[in-house]
Amino acid sequence: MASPPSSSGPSGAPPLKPSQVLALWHRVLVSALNRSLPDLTQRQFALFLEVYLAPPPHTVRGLAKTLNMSKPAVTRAIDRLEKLEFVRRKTDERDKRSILVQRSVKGSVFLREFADMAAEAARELDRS
Amino acid sequence: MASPPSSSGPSGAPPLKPSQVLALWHRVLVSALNRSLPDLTQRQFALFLEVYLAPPPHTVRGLAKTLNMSKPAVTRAIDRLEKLEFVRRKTDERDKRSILVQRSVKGSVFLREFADMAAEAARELDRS
DNA sequence: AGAATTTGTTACGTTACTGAAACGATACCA
DNA sequence: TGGTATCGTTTCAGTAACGTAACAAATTCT
Repeated sequence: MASPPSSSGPSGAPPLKPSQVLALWHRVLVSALNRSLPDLTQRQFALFLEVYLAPPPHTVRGLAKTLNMSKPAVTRAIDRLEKLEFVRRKTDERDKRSILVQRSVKGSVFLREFADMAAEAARELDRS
Repeated sequence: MASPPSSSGPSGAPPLKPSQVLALWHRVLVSALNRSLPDLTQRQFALFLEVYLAPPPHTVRGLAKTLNMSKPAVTRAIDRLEKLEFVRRKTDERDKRSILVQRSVKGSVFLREFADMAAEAARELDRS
């Protein structure tokens, strides 16, 4: 039998070619700039996504290690995201030295917004 | 006839679901941080991709409009990319007020590097 | 109990990005 | 040929990011 477009894994999505990922990245970045979303730095955005897409708990130290950032950098990124109300700080009751970075309503809205925009960009890409 | 995994456009890639694009974005950002590539700002990277993926010519004014940036911001982004030797400035001989932002060897290498990394992230994503 | 470790934050100095406005240089127009 | 428009850059002042080092607070070890 003829093989489908490409071997497709459990996600149902076939591997994207490098050039396709590039085009997608390009479209999303430009689209984000034009919508003038709150412009987060790469690190801030990576941290944001880590909090929302990776399983909790998320501590400063853990985030610093995962994202290869210094602890102060993580603290300040959280400061910024907290000002935007995209995440919340909660002290860990079982070890009051640690804080748990948690999701928030506003952050979820922003995430959805970005996801839809990115998916739309991917769709346009598919059409071209 | 039965449809393939999803309707697939000319690119051969089916539309990605929002959650898939998010996961991809997440992986690529984290991966980029850990490889400590030259960390460009979102705007710098968007400009870089615009130069490499959109058809020339690329002028400061044109980039500013497309990317919704101020002209000084574009100038400085080009400064940074030029220092990295990722792009070159060339004055337009037909209108010496304009400069043409052009691709370079080092930039192409960096682009390829990023593309491969992103594609690899997409592949891992597919496997999970 | 006291010492040592670990947590996140703050202080410090440096670097880099930002937009508005002013600028020289080139092109166009009357 | 002078006036005007447009190009990219620079200047300016303000803001934000960075890493190192020092820090208080909480926990653990002895």
